[in-house]
Amino acid sequence: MAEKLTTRATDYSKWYNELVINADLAEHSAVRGCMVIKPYGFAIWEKMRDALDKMFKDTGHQNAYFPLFVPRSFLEKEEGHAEGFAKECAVVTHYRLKVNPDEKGKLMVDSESKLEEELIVRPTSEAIIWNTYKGWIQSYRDLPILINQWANVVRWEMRTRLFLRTAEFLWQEGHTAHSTAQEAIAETKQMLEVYADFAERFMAMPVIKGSKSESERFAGALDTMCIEALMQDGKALQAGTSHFLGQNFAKAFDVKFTSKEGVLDYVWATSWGVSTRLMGALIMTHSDDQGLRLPPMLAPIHVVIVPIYKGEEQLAMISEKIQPLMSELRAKGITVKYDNDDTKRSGWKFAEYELKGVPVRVAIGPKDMENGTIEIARRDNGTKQTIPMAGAAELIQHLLDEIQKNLFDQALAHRDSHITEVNTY
RNA sequence: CGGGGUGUAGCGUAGCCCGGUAUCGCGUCUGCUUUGGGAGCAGAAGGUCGUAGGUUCGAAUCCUGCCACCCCGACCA
Repeated sequence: MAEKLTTRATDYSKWYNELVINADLAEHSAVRGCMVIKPYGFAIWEKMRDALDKMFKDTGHQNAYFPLFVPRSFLEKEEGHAEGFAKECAVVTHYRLKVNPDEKGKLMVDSESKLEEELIVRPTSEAIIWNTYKGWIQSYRDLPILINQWANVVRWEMRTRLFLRTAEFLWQEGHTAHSTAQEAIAETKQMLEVYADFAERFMAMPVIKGSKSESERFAGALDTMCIEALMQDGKALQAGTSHFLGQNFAKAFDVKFTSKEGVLDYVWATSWGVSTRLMGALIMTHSDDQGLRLPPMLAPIHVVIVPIYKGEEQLAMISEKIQPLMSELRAKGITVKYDNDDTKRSGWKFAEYELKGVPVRVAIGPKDMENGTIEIARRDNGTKQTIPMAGAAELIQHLLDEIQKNLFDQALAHRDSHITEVNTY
């Protein structure tokens, strides 16, 4: 635990891997290419998810859930889509196991249970969703349909990295249906704006919005728009995509509607998504050689309070003295952790919470008890100051806002100083 | 999926070339002393050497298959 991280300058990839593991965000599982997201990492993802979910609902979307399995024939229907995903699909061919008669205690696939048609574990849900929409849409009065789903998907990647590319990942996928191309295009752009807004306001991560070239476009889309952010190693990372699907899926699944004018036409579609890759983007945008630096808007713990004491009696006094401040902070919606774990020393805790990116640390010891003060340390710039306990809650609240802004400003300055114009690609 | 590398206690490692069941550090446990930046001393526990075969009197060590992870490349959110 006491070891230092590999520095970014030494080996950026190694630094990233060690950081994800040491900060307790995730670990490799026993299953190839699949990770375990640990409680601290999942808490950050939950904050992202909750913020995005609210933004989707504020723009008129509803959540729903579609099956994990997609019949092969559905996936085949949109040609470009089928070809694009074919080589990274997990396929279910049987529905039953049986005890191996030749080897006691072992299981084997029951060859009697072969499926008539293979089921594909969804790499994305356009196929199953558009097959469903066919039954929901007859008239322009049924449109638009604005649906989002939070789900896991599987893309059988050969080379994986925690959060950035795993065989199974968590994401959200929006799937909307519209009566006009203009409306669908407007939806595509709107959701790209939502992603950009989320990245900048919550993740403190400046992004560039753009359109993908034909070769990088989503399989089955007419236009793929994306947000990309610049990581500290100078590489851009795609952080979210929003697709204008035209009438490709409506035609493939025969989804037509009667317009106000009585004309029968195919429905216009969009889809858009962000995944747990955002975790990777968050880590690589802000963190330093000491560990994570989390923007307060997404930090599971805003403020950690570390008591410095000798003996149980002194700890009890500090614990009592700190209560009003904790209550005040919590009343302001600030998440506070009071770490009175007696088995760890204060110095160890300081290093640990820096590794985990907690934005503000408060330390209180005997000297503070005498003076009515506390020590406040900022994770973003490492500065420390001793301030009176009275009024500390307001100061911390402002400090959190300042840290959020500072992280964004630093990331923006880094990005802007690394932009180069290119005309060939 | 192509090329390269690694797998030994919870973690990081020595030993492997030249076969004789295993080294060190961190962590863990117990006790005492400590506590304003990853504590000190003393003692203790913990290992089917990734996995399955093969060679051998004997395999962490040699051979083969498989699995996992890391790095580089192609592909992708």
